[in-house]
Amino acid sequence: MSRRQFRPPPRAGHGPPDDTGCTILHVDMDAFFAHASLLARPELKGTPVIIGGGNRGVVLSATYEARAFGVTSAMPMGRARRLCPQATVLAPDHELYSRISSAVMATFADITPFVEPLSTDEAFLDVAGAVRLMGSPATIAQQIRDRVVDEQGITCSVGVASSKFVAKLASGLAKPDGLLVIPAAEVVTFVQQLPVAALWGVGDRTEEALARLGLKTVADIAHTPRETLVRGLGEATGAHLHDLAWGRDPRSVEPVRRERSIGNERTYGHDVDDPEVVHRTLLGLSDKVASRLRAAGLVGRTVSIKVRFADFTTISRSRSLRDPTDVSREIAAQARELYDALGLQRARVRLVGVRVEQLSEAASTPVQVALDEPEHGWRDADRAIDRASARFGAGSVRPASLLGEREDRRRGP
DNA sequence: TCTGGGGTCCTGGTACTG
DNA sequence: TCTGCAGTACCAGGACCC
Repeated sequence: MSRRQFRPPPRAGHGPPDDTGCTILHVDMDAFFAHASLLARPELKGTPVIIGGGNRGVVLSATYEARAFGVTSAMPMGRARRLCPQATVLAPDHELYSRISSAVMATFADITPFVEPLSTDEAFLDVAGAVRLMGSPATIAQQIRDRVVDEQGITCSVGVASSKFVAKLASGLAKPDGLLVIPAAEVVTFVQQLPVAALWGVGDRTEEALARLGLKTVADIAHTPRETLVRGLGEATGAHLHDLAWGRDPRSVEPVRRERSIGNERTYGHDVDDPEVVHRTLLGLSDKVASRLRAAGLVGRTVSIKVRFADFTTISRSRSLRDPTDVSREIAAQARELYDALGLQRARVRLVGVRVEQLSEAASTPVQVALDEPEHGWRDADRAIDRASARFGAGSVRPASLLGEREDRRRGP
């Protein structure tokens, strides 16, 4: 679900494009969250629908009928409502999205074991091993499109190319409900006629930096000395963009990706200036993060917090522990200490977040019991809570100080 | 116009260590 | 014991992605 869309440049050749060697597919579901929600509300098909909500929320997804009015994902809900007042606004149903996503990924896995999910609604596939059995990459891409729409009732677009970067560009250009092959021989011509913002890794800031260098198209980047780009954008970004501008992207499809951090954050309905409310939020967020760590069989060594103030400035603080942990109480204590160390005097806080980084497998990480921890300590208590939550529902057992939380939320700060 | 929530990666500064 | 240096780790912030 890319936020940036570019119109497809006209192809130079005639007849079906040559897909020889184009074994990388990028599959992207069309307006996934919106179309998935319509499965439960078929009467809204063909009408403008916006998925999102909350008085400070943004648009998660919108049907193409709503997009025709200028509504885009990540747009503030207030603005979206003004642009398209007749749209039906639906709250997101993440459980439904996750169920459909799993089914779609299973369809992909039927075709090739080399599937790299990128998010809920898109994935890279390497179909090199499936070509002899199932036909050319373009044929396989069409089969995938047919199967997804038959089995899930949702359309998708597929980009077919010789690299991940070009396949992703192609799927974006094929939208909605399309298929686009970029032959290997046409990659350089194809990418160089695009604007710089089409490149993966170029957001608003980098686009501005490139504009300051007088670079507007990918061709401009390609014909700029690498050293100039590195000087202007930094080592990694400069070199990366120069490679992409010549269609060079050696990354392979990686079916297994290890998580590097797990975190949760919360934006308040109204800004909060009571440290006790923030403390309770940090406790709740730490609890969630710790339980996600335990569910994934991971422990983390660095705890970081994020605080966003009313004026939208954002700061983060982190601290590395002596030993990795998945214990709610330890994470919460660190989060609280980091927050208190800021020494805020009733500052107006918009958002707080807790994240644990430097993750490792719990099974292969020796657990150091704290000196003040009894033999059956907080670790055991956490596991008992996990079991209760699995049986009675998430949040059925919570720290006592969070028992008033729901009431707080209803009342506001 | 007024900005969510989940992440990854990069950069630059500083502290630590041998 | 002190100093300078290089490599590494840590920390904070920012940009970007979906």
